[in-house]
Amino acid sequence: MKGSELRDHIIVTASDLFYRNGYNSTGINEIIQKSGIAKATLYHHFKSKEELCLSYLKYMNTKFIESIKEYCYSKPLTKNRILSIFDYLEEFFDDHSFNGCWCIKTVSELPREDKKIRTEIQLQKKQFIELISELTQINFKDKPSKYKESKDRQIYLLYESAVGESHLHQMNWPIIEAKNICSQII
Amino acid sequence: MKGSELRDHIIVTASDLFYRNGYNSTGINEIIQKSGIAKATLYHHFKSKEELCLSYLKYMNTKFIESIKEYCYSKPLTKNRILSIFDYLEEFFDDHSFNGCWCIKTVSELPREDKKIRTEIQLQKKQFIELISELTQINFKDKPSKYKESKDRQIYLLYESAVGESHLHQMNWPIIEAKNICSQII
DNA sequence: ACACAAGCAGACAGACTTGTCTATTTAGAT
DNA sequence: ATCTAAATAGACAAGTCTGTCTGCTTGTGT
Repeated sequence: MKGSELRDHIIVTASDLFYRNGYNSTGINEIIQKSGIAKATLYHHFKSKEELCLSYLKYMNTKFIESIKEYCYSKPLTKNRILSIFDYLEEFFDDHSFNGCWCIKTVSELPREDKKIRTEIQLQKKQFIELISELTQINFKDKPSKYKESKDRQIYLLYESAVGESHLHQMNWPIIEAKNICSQII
Repeated sequence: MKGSELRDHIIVTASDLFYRNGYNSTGINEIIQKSGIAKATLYHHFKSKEELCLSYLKYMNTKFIESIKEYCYSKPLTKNRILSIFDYLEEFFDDHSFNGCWCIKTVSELPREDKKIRTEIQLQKKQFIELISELTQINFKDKPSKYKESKDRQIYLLYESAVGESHLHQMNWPIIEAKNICSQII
């Protein structure tokens, strides 16, 4: 395996463990064992566990944004296209790997002072709101841009609660209800 | 201090630390130091840290339910009374002690196997939905009970996202937008 | 062919963690 | 006044964790 491939391999392995079992509960030793690499190799590629955490968050976000974009853009360009984000979520929920929002999970585990992680997460959320904004490009056309901005944020809130609450209750009604609300406000 | 008073004192101190700094980041030694008690005393009242965690969650929930009930029931019994839950949240958000949802935070830190904690948290959320249901008793009166149940859940989702996202972004727009949606759907 | 970078295994330091235990003192009830 | 239950301080066990370091092996580019 080439250097950069190995680095990616470590990120994928670590991400799986972090997302499944939590950041603090996943030790460096577990990561190197599952990756099949030496400890020195890990610290050759990442200067600390925190740096690996940042890579984990970025990896999850990239994968998510690409995949939800592909899903939603395949739907017809109507005012209802935005609703497909909830259909996407339902598929993700049914997937065995679903374990809630990695951002919320990670932020909950880290001390408030950790600015690097918090900044990355806020960035990811902004990026997601941006995606929603693209998906609603034909909604709210005759309204002022302030209005659209507000609506996009509302849809964002609905999606976020659908993720968190479906995970918490281990049921899909939050996704269905959030979609219901969304269809009412668009 | 009497036995039960001391027990409560420990819970209050531990709750403050758990909520502020996180469950895993708060050590037993820190709790006993801040409480001004001996370690053996703590383990006399709680058989493990997990039991203390359960007491923490129950304490937070009791305080919350009592306080939001008092706030909302003081508002006039109109269809808009339910909106006061967001006003309550705004006041809580402005408070320096606000640190998001203790349930979500705690669940994020614990392994998925921990059924005791998860059960308690799901119970608390059901209790909160019940409170919402009481506050909307005059809304949706002429609709089937299934409809009201659905609406109550939707309002619950809005509140939850308002808590989580205002905390994440360190801004109050999620509370305002959630309230906006709520006033649209009631 | 040789050098250098990157991989390997794993010991180790040092600092944490929860929970137990001993030994002593305090305080309230009979 | 005496007895019991509950408080105290803090050492300790047994384990966790991250990150460093040594010594050795492998593979690639020139």
